[in-house]
Amino acid sequence: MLTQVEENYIKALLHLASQDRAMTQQEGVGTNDLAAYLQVKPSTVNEMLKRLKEKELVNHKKYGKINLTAAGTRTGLGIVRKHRLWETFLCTKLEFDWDEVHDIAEQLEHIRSDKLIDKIDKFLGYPKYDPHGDPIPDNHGNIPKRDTQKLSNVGLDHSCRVLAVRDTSTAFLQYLEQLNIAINTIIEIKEKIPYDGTLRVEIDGKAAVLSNKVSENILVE
Amino acid sequence: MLTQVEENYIKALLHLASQDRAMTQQEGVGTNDLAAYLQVKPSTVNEMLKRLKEKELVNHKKYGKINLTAAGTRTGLGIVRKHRLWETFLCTKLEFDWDEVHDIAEQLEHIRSDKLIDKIDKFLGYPKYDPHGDPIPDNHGNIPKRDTQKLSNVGLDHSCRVLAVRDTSTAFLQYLEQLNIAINTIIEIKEKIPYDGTLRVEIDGKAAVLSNKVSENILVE
DNA sequence: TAAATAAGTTAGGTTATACTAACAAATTGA
DNA sequence: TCAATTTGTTAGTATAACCTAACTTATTTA
Repeated sequence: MLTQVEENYIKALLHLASQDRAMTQQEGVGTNDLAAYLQVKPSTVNEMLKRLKEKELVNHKKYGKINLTAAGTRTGLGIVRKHRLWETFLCTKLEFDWDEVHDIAEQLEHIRSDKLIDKIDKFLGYPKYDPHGDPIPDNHGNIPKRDTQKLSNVGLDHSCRVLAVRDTSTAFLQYLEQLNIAINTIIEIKEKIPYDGTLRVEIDGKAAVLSNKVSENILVE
Repeated sequence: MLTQVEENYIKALLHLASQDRAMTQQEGVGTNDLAAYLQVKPSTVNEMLKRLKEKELVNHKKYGKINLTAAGTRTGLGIVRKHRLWETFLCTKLEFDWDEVHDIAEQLEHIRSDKLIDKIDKFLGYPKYDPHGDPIPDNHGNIPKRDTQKLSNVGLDHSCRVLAVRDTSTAFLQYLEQLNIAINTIIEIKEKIPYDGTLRVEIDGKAAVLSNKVSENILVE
């Protein structure tokens, strides 16, 4: 049985590992990476790693990189499943906006009851994607696969459909709303500024300008 | 901002205080009562009282009885409101049985979001009573009033309707189910054994025998 | 390659929440 | 009324999760 904090460390490791694999540059997650992500000090991470190693959820050798074990990954996927199902519940049943649900789901994801989450899943009609377009792992930790790419990588004059966002912060989602960008919005790339990657695009027939930071966090196709 | 544990102490005090007022015999809640109810040692209660006093949620003088302040009572009612709304959600929307929801609601009641609980309230159609017949406090801590009495106090040959239960444990609720007793069931008192308060009753035209402990935990009229 | 910097670890302290053991006050009842 | 019992408190310990400060190992770069 894990504490809420232990669950958060596992979830963070799962997230950082997947980010890590996507960005080809860096190899492995270190103590400082995890500390920065969780907003705690490296020494705190160190202590927690000791306990997670004892519980055989994490592999870590002194001065080495941190890796989830198979059991750790399974645990993490279970938490992600709960998080995304709750977000879906909040948006589709309680009519929350997609920028309001993250923090509440961070709390709800720690509720301990397999029966509850399965009933929520059923109640929602077994959704495959959450309100941010993120895939929802099933009961066994399987994630529906889908080809996506960052909007920043799409070529000139292509039209593409928004499938998901890589940042679920309120600030980002509210900005997207202001730009009239939501899941399934069609975006057409008109121009790409080589200097900083800024995009001139068309959304619903209207011109807009997207910074590289924004287009890096939108997944399309 | 209270911790989950602090919230549990407040809720326990609210519960014990109301029980106390109902049972005319004893006056006031002591350290040991609270410790027994929460399954911790009296010394632990003592320390917690110190903190709750600092937060002005509780009044307590050395060797005296423990009382919630007005603020403490308000806080407690807020938690009870959340607990009962979640129980109602679990039963009416997710089709849980009434004997399964208590433990899950004990977790859900600590989710911090006023907006969430108000949306749940709306989603459920502003219910006044939870699946155990307990009244749900509104936003301002007002509880719908209702005349009820213990089944054990009803006179011979009276018929009465079950309004609520005073014990929400799985064991009790499953036993009631076995006896075909639910909210709104009509029970007719046929005989009362003076020796131990055992009741011979009729439920749906069928004879049954209820111990005093059972009839003390059923509220009717 | 050696010095500077970055990354990771250890030691020791803090707070919340529990505990046990020892003790003090209040209540009961012979 | 005073001894026994019950009730409540204090002191000291443990664990989870955090911290700071000091230190060690690894990496980078002049």
